[in-house]
Amino acid sequence: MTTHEATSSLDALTSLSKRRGFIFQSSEIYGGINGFWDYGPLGVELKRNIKQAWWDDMVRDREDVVGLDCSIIMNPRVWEASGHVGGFSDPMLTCRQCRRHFRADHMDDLIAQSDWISSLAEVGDMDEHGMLTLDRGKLERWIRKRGRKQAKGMALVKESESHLDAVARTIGEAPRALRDVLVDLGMPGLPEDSDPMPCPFCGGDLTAPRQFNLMFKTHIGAMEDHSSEAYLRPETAQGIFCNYRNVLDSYRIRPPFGIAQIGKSFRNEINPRNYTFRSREFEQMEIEFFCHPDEADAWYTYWRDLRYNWYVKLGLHSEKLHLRDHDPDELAHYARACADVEYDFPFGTSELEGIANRTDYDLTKHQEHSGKDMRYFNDQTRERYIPFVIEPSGGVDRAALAFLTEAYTVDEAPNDKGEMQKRTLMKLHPRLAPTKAAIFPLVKKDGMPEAATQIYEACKKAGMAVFYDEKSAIGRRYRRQDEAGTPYCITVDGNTVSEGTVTVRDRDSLAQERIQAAEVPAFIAKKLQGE
RNA sequence: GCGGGUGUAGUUCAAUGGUAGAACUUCAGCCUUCCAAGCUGACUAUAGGGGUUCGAUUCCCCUCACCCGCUCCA
Repeated sequence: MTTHEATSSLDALTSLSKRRGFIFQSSEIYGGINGFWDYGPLGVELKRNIKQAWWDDMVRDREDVVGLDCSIIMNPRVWEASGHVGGFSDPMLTCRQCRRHFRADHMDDLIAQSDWISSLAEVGDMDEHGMLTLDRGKLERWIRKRGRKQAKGMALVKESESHLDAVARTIGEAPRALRDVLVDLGMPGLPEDSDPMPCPFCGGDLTAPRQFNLMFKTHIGAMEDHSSEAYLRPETAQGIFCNYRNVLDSYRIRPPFGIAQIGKSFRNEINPRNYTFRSREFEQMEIEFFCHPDEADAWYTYWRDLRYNWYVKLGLHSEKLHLRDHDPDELAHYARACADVEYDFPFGTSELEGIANRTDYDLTKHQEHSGKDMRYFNDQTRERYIPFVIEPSGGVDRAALAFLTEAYTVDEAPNDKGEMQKRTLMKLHPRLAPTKAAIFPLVKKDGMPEAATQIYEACKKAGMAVFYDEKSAIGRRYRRQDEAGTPYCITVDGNTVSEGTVTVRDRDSLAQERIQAAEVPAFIAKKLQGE
C-alpha cells in the first residue's frame, strides 16, 4: 500500500466518522485538544456494542471469569508497587531491546550491579585505578563465553562480525575507564536520540534520558501539596490485582479464574497520533486470569487463541489481522510470554490487544509493598502459592477503529435509472452495528407510515436499536443507513397493507426478501445471533 | 519530543491584498410505489492571536489542531 492510498483511506474514514457522527475531535469548537476524542451518536453505540460483546463473551457466558469496576484514582502506593511512580517521574532511559526503563540518576548503580558488565570487566584487566584494558581477543572470547547469554540485546553480540571491527578500533589497547569502554561497545550505528551507554540488563541500545510523566497527576482535596498528589490510572490492571483478595474472599471462586474490567485509563503520551489509535484518554478491556504456575503456559495459549478468534468472529476476518508472538528478546521484564493481536491499519500494522503471561510478578510486588499475603491456599492439595497471571488486555478504542477500518467499503450500486454509482457502506458485524435495522414506509401515504411505525415500536419493545425514517426518497434512505452500517432495512410497501409482508434489504448484498411484518423482531434477533 | 506538510460551510474542493463560490450533506415544502431522482426555498466557512498594510482569508510571526517520517504503546 502506498502512503498516498494509506492517507486517503484514513482521511476518508475520518470524514465519514465526522459526517455521520461516529467520532469527533474533543473540544472541537475551541480548536480541539491533542490526544482526546469524542464518540458521536453512532460511535457511542458501536463502542457500547464492542464492550457488550466482550463482556457477554468473556464474563457472562463463562463460569470462570467475574467482573469488577475499580476507581480511576487509587492510593498512590499502588503505582509505587507497579513501578509506575518513582520510576516514571524522573528522567528515564528506555531499552529498545528489552523495554526496561532506567532512571538516569541510577545508571551508575545499575552498571555496578550488571552481570554482563562485571563479567566483561573480569575478562579484561582492571588496574588499581579502575582502568580497564580490553583488546579484541578478550572481547571475542567474552562474546562467545558470556555475552551471548548475558547481553543478548547487544548489537555487538547479535552481529558481532560487523560491529567488532569498528568497536575494536575504538577501544584500542590503552587502559580506559569502564564507562568509556561501555560507551564504545554500544557504538556504532545508534539511532539519534540514544544514550551511548548500553542497557545494563541486556546490552541493548537505550533511548536518551526522557522525562516520563506518563501518568496524569492530580490533587486530592483542596490543598495542593506533595501529600495530596494522586494519579489517574495508566492501566486498569492494577485495580484488579489490588482486589484479587477481595474477589477471592467474597465470591465463591478459586483458581483458575479471571477478573475482568472495562474502563478508562490515562496516559500522558508524548506524541498522540493516528486518529484515535493512540490517545491520552482511552478505554481498556482487560482480564487478569489467575492460575497455578504449572498451568500458566497452557492458559496463556488458550487465552491468546481465544482472544484472536474473538476479533475474527466479530468481523476482522481479512488477511489484515495477525497474531504475533513476541520474541523472547522483546519481552517486557515481567512477562514470560506475550503475543499481540495486530491489525493492518492505514497507518501501519499496530496492536489491538496484548496477551501476556505476567507470571507472579504483579501479585508478588503488591505483596511486598502492601505487606498483605497474596498467596492462594488450595485446601485440596494443601498447597500455598502466588498464582501466575495471564493478561489479555485490549483497547476498546483501538478495536473500534479496527472495526471501522475493516467495515469501510466503497462499492457500486445502481441508481433509479440503472446507472452504476459509487456507494459507501460500513460493513459492520450485526452485533456491532449501532443500528440493527431501519424501518421505512416506501412512501409517506396509504397507511404505510402507520404500518411502519407499528413494526418500529414492536422492535423497540423487543429491545433492539432500530431507526425509523420516512423522509425523502427510499434510495437515499437506504444509502444513509449504508454509511451508518445498519445491516437491515425493513420497508413497508403496498403489499404490507394487503398481505402483511415487508421487504428486508440486506446492506452488503442489496438483496431483498419478503417476510411477514409480525416476524420482523424475531427475524432481526436471529440475524444478530449470526444465523 | 525532533523533522516535513496542511488548515476556507457538516463533508469534498474552488477563488482572492479590496464583494469568499460550487457540489454533496442537512433542514422545510411539493412530488414520489424500492436504491443518493426532480422542483422550490433555507442555514452554514477563511483554526485562534498578534504584526505589516489605507485594507489581510491571502504576506510575516506565535499558538493550536490534523497528516507524514522517526519515536512510543492498550
